[in-house]
Amino acid sequence: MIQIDYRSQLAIFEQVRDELKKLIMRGVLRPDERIPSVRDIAVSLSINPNTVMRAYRELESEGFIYSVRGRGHFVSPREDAGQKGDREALLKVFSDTAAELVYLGVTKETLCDIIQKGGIVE
Amino acid sequence: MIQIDYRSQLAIFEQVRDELKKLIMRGVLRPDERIPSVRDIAVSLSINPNTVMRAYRELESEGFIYSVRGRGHFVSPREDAGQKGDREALLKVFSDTAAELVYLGVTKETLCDIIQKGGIVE
Amino acid sequence: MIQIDYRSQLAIFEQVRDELKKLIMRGVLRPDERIPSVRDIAVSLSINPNTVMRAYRELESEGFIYSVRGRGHFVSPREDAGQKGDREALLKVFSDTAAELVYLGVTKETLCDIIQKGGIVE
Amino acid sequence: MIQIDYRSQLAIFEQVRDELKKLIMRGVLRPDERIPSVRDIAVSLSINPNTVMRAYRELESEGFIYSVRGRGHFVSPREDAGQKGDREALLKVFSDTAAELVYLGVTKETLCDIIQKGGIVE
DNA sequence: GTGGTCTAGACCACT
DNA sequence: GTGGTCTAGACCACT
Repeated sequence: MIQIDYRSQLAIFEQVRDELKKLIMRGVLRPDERIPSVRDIAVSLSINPNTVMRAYRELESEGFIYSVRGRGHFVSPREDAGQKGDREALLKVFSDTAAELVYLGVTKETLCDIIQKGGIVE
Repeated sequence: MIQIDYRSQLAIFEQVRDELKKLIMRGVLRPDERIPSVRDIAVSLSINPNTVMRAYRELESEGFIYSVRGRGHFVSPREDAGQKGDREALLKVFSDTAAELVYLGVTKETLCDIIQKGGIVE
Repeated sequence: MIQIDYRSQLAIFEQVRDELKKLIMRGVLRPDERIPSVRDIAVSLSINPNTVMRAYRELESEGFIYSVRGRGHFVSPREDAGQKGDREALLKVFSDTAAELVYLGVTKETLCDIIQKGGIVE
Repeated sequence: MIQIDYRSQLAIFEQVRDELKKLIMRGVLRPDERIPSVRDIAVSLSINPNTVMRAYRELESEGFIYSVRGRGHFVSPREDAGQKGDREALLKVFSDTAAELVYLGVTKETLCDIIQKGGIVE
């Protein structure tokens, strides 16, 4: 389900967080569906439970998942995600990145196409 | 010309790099124009010359500036920028950020508008 | 009468407790009125009777309800509620929260308005 | 500077977080002032650095402090705090608590007085 | 079994 | 020296 790249610049907990976020955004994991337990992920990726826990904690604070004591972690309904002002910070990253890409010669049309198609098509 | 924010998460050399990059992208600093010397920047911002040097080194490796022994640093012609595979990495950041914003409820139209207008208009 | 949110951070017994407390505070359930039996609540919400029992036990210890052997649970007269030092703890929460909100820029006038109007008016 | 209560319901990292938050709100720790290092707090309270780290991470995500790699943690300017939608959640806690206190017989005037005076005066 | 907290300690990057 | 990540493993509450 998730692949860890040990050569990545990203910390392991960030990779776990980002991969799960993608699965949620793509609808592979659906609202109120249970996601694997902290221990299961830890064992299957051969990493420490604390590392998984940190990824889950961040996803929870971003509103992507919620936890139920003794039962597990579950995908939040879509409208709960990104309620914490992350949207503004993300928009700045988006805008800055777009500006640099345009300077580097990527046309605005190409960028809009990527958005319309929901990702980079190769 | 440049403002340093000591409270920023970004290291100082990253701020210098990003600010200079913006000045180049906006055309304030134009192709083949000489940019201030490492020493001048260091003195005017009261920071270590090594820090400035590091920013310049990164801008050079990204193709935004070039150096001439004994004469200083100069803005590269636009077509030299971002030749080192940065474009792919940037496109990934762009695409991932756009996908998350769409999931959070920002419409694709809004994102394309930001691109067309060259930034976030408030 | 009561809605359970399975996605909530709150345990189910806490939700039952809080919802009943609200109904009592709003006067929907009036002093010495009988509240639904543990079994009835459990059936209608499809939850375990033990969970409802726990909510009732807490409401009883906070002085909001009282039980009569063989007859059921009843709303306490208003003056019986909160006699067990809960008031002090609540006042601390209230005071701490108010202080943080003021620090975050909410005016003291706004906070007093909320109190006078009996809730957040939107 | 900080006292830990091992009998408290609150986790240690929550106590550290809340105590530091209070010191910041009261102006004891002022904007851009350096707060003690993770290790210093850990040694002086005889707790694990990871526990302190977690408290600091939460304060950072709430906008109360910022960190500079290799230099330490610093108090954020006041306007950076609570940018993440915490305000709404806090307002709900405030409003619910006030309603319960009023039911328990505390007058609305008393509550407004507490707010005006910036805390509980005994 | 599952989430959650905490300890003890290693190791890395940056200053 | 300081922040930051990660491991290994203990222990608790709740279901």
